Amino acid sequence: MMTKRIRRNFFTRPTLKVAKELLGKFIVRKYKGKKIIGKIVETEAYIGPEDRASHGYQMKKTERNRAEYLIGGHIYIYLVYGMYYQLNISTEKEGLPRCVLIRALEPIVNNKLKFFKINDKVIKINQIANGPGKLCRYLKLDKSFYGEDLVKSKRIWLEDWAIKIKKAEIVASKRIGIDYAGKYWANKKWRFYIDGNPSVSKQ
DNA sequence: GTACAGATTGAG
DNA sequence: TCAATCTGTACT
Repeated sequence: MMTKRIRRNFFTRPTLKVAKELLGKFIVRKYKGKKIIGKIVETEAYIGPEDRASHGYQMKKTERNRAEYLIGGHIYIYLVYGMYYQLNISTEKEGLPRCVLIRALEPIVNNKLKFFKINDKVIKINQIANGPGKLCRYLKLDKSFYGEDLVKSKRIWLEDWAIKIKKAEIVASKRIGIDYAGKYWANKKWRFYIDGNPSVSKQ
């Protein structure tokens, strides 16, 4: 199988295109000498400064969201609800607050492993990273990844395994949890996922 | 300084 | 249905 690391020119294209094409790509995280790998199956696009749901709405800049303005391919990670990290990848050119939120991964593990144990609870393997907070836990990500460059980093990067996702397999729907942005923006179908994939988040 | 809501999750 | 728990932002 041909695999290659995704380079800068993938991320600097229009955000909606990047959000769709990230489906079927792989996140590789090097952790304690091992690789943790997940296939991206669900994303959301946030397109500031126009997008009211974007943290960079009207070019708003704070200490927390400055990574969203970096040139495409950088990690914008932050804490929500005091407990969960959200993994975003910046897109397009430097100075534009645009990014793609990674919402769910299909874990790639040895073929026989179908279940997993967390705190004595048996969980299906495809439910380990089926949500934006859960996938950060799966990949062992924290604030130290803030601003990390996926094109150059030695501990996390993206790979293209030349897997084609057909257009018919991509579902577009409303983004989750952003009703505060008002009907117009909340109704934009900027959430994308692979139809029928068992690791897509609920709702 | 204080109040409050948020791109969520898992337990009851 | 609700609590857990932190931070930016908008108020006083």
